[in-house]
Parts: sequence; structure tokens; C-alpha cells
Amino acid sequence: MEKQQYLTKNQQIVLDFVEKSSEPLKAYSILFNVQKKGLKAPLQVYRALDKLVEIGKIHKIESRNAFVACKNSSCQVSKATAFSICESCEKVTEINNSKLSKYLSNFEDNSGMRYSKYNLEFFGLCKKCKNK
Amino acid sequence: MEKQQYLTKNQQIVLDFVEKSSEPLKAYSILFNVQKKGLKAPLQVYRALDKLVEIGKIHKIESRNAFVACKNSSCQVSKATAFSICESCEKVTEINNSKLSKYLSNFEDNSGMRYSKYNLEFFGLCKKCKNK
DNA sequence: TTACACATTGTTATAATATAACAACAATTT
DNA sequence: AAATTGTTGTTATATTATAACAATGTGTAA
Ligand SMILES: [Zn+2]
Ligand SMILES: [Zn+2]
Ligand SMILES: [Zn+2]
Ligand SMILES: [Zn+2]
Repeated sequence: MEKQQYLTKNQQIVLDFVEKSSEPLKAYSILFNVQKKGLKAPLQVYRALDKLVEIGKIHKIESRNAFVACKNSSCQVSKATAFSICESCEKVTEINNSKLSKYLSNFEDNSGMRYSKYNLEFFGLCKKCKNK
Repeated sequence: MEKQQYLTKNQQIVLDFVEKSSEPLKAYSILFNVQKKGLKAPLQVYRALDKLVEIGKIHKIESRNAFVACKNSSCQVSKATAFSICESCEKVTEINNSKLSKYLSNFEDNSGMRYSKYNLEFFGLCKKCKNK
């Protein structure tokens, strides 16, 4: 069998739902919402999410255990991700800043490690929450 | 009551154990190991961890749900953290690079957000694992 | 075309991670 | 002392994620 070319039904259902959301979604909230589409068990959602994360359609916000669709067309794989997270309203935005990504992708230290991937999460207050 | 000045007994027990470890520890593994010291329930460990993370004595490796002691004397609070993680052997090292931390602490974009904190995780292969 | 390999699915059960709720106690402030 | 706030212990429960295995699908090659 060849490497999967298209999304499977379950993957497409999960992706569609996550893409419609304006905020990060928890796995069990996705599950609850796609049950009418036939995905009955957590594993069906987690498997779809795993694959979607692997191919860069979805990113995981690690500090929140939540998932967002990638809005950045250049993210073919999830290997260089950066997010801003408002600690008050929990709004999350993917940062698309080529200087930042260049800086981090080229980062080297004297540890002898070769970095192939990074994930950066910035925290603070968004515009709205700052003015409250 | 004044703001806590010293570590409580439980916090000290957890910190001692985490500091002795050369690798990130899971909360339940900490629990198991400090039970002989009297911490019987998950919450006692999680509370201690929460406080220790808050004051910067311990950092959480978000992608691993694990905890490491801070080896960086300048980390008074956990507000600017960077780690390298080997995806093969899971070795984790806190990155202490002033150029990087300066770059990230001063990072601004046009979102109007004020960033007060960040966490960065680099992934790759460590020296050892690269040569296998 | 049929056997094979292997990916994907569905399903049940369970593991691992983390918090809610509340009662008891301790230290500080008024 | 009374009020306030922080810490502790405890039980129960919520949340997040994976193990294990049988069934089904799909491309490959004898
Ligand atoms: Zn992206
Ligand atoms: Zn906000
Ligand atoms: Zn540190
Ligand atoms: Zn390694």
C-alpha cells in the first residue's frame, strides 16, 4: 500500500470541525461534536488528530492540551510552530513571522544537537484583555 | 498571612526528589517515590509542583507532561524557558543562551499583545543518538 | 486472481494525568 | 478572641490518552 494520499473519512470529519472553530478545541469536545457523524470513540478522534498534526493541518497547543487548525499555508508539517496565548481569555493565534521562524530554524548551540523541530508558546494579555 | 517565604515540607520533599533526577519526572512517578516521606495523594504532589513551577524552581516540559528542576540560577520565575529534547532517548536539557532569551523576551509583533512569558521546546537528536 | 502485506477501522477496556470539594488545622492580622 | 488567609489531608472524580485485538479495506505481486 502506498503512503496515504488523501484524508480518510474520519480525518476529514475532524479537520472540518476543527477548521470551523475560532478557538482551540479539546479532543473530547471534538469527539462529542462529531458523534453525529459516526465517530464514537476517543481513539477515532485521537488517531485522526495524530495524523492531522503529523501532516501539519492541525497543531497541538501543548500547554492547553488543545488543537487548532493551521491557518498558515506554509506549514506543510508541524515542525516550526509559534503561538500567542492570552492568559485571560485563552485566545490563541498562530504567529506567522518569517524573521522569528528563520531565527529559530537556524538556532544552534554548542550541545551538538541538531534541531529539526520546535514549538514556541508566548503568553500574555491580548489587546482586549489588556484594556480591562 | 504573609506571602510564603520558605518552602513548605511537601514542596521541599518534591523539590529534593526532582533535583536529584537527571531526567524529567512524571507527577505520578514523583508521587510513588515520595510516598515513604508521607505524601499520599496526587494532589499533594501537584500542589507542590504548581508552587515550585510558579517560583521557577521547577519547569514543566509541556510536550512530555514531565517536570525538571531548574539548573539555571537566573530563573527566578518560569517566565522565559527553553529546552532541547531528544526525540530518541528523551534526554532534556534546559537551554541557557542569553542571545536567544534576549531575542525572545524582546519579541514583538503587530498583534497588540504584550508578551510576559514564553516557553520554547526544540526537538531533534542528541549527539549520542545521532551517531547510532 | 488470489494470496499477501499492511493500513485503517471499530470496539472495549484501561492507563495516565489532573482537579473539585470539603473538612481540619495553622499562622497572621484586626 | 475573631476574622482572615494559607496549607494540609482526604476522598472522589474529571480529563486526557493509549493498549489490545478483531474486522475490514486496499494496493502489490506472485
Ligand atoms: Zn501552522
Ligand atoms: Zn484576551
Ligand atoms: Zn530554569
Ligand atoms: Zn538522544
